[in-house]
Amino acid sequence: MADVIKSLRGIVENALRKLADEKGILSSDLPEIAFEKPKREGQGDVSTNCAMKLCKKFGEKPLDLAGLIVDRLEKNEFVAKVEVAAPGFINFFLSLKWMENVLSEILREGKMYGSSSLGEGRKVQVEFVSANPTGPLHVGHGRGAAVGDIIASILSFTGWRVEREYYINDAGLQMDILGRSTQSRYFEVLCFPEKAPFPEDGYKGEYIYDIARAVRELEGDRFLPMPLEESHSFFKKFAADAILETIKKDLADFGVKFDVWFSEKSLYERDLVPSAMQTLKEHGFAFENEGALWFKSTDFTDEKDRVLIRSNGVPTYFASDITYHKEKFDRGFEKIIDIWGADHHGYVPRMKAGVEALGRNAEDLQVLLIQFVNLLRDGQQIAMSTRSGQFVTLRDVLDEVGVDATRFFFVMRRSDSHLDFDLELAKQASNDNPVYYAQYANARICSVLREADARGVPLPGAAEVNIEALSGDEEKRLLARLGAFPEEMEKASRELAPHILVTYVLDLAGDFHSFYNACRILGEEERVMKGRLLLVQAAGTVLSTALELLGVSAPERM
RNA sequence: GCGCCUGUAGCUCAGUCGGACAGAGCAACGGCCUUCUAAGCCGUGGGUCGCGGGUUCGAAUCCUGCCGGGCGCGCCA
Repeated sequence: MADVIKSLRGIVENALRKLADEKGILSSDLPEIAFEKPKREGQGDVSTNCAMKLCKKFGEKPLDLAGLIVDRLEKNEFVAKVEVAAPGFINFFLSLKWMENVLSEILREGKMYGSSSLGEGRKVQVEFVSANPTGPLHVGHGRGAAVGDIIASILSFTGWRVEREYYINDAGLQMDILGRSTQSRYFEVLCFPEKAPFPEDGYKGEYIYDIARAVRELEGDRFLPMPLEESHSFFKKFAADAILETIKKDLADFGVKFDVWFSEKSLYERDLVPSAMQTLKEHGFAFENEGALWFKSTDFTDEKDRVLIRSNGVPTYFASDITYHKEKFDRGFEKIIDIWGADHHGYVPRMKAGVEALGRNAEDLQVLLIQFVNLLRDGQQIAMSTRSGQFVTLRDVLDEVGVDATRFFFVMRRSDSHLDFDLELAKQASNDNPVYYAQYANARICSVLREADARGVPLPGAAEVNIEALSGDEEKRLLARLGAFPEEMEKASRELAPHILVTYVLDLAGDFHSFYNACRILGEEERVMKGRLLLVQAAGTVLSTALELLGVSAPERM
């Protein structure tokens, strides 16, 4: 489709130039012609509104100008028919030749069909989940995991060199609290709760008891006589390691694999914070005041300057983050994508300011905010509260619903809008469930091909494409949908919007189901059967590619 | 108070760098299985695009003022 638009743009521009010459209008400052896909049937496959946009310049009514343009269009092998429609659209109907090209391209390229070089091989990092190792991942993290993983896949498919990274917040106060919480539960398990009172803001979840019992298993009661301060660092590390292991396991089972697990602590071990702060000072964005180091965020959009290094010498989280992002850019990423929970949105301008202060463009960092997941069961909201330790974990959802439906549901909606996730609906193996709708299309495709094989019908090759045999409405619609795959992928890539891919998959599955019901394949006259078998193969190729990008399985039987 | 996200059919949502009579799924109703998987298909009904102004040949889309929902505004992370 991209090629078609390019060639359409060429002939429309030529027509406009010709017309401009005739009218003595300067043709050099003509804007780029926009093409779009009409929403309705009967309005062609591609249309342009340029006649309406340019009517003033040419001193014509939109409809008349459209007519004048059409009169001057050169012939093009991809265009079967051109129509002018009120109030001034020019509609192009694509030719069978174009459809034939789509079909043979898919059969030729296979799994690579739809991929592109949009990213031009540039290095991009997607950092996501990055939950503190202070507790198991909950549903919200799950949505971030699915979105991040799928965005990374889409970017990679569209020509970026992608790395997936998890930032482990293993430094700072929260880890101390985790250590003390675990310590306290350990003493409680050994029946001396009074010796290590539970911290006021401690982690109350049941999993802390599990970790405490694990310590007892491995280390016995050797910490009982030790002063709390002495054993604290052991508990801190033990708990963090244990939790990180479960996080890794949860993500692996969710089909998410990170290239790099980056420890915040390592920033300090490598002593990177001072040099990052030095860079800020050199660029004139950091200054000392009242014993603290401040970031001059008022030079950007912030209403207030922010502290980087506290007067007690301890860096803030912001200083860590600036250092971390500097380290990312130092690793050679041209673009960095951070995926955060929407509750961090207030932090975005500050982080971008930090990136600019480091000497990069604000656009080099793109922050994607993920809105909350509203977990339901049969339409009833499930109460979640992190504070009380009562929350639904990603593990719970995976165990109940399975990987496919969970991933699919998490990216079904735009990331920046709230998501209703109904556990019962996601579990249902019924027509209410969009996951199965898509997978079922794939199972049907496989079934046809299996049956063809069983009947001894040889699968035709790409060279046997005969588009004349595929002239039904359902066949054409399916072909047009397959042809749209590359541009949809580019759109999803540019907008970092996995839901565009989901929508595409559902549309494709729908077009296939319609085709399947309208058109018999096996047993038809050979010419038709061959054509349809090729179409089925092509649909299978694109559908399974798309499902693979989503990380959703494409079962051969259901 | 300031800021970000959001408000579209009974429900869940697409569509939002302006374009054609506002689209889908679910729910409701009516059809389609002796033939490749009915977890499917075909059809019918259903809308003041939160409300009011403005810009435009044209507004769900842009501007502005209200109203509702969510979230954020620390020398916390």
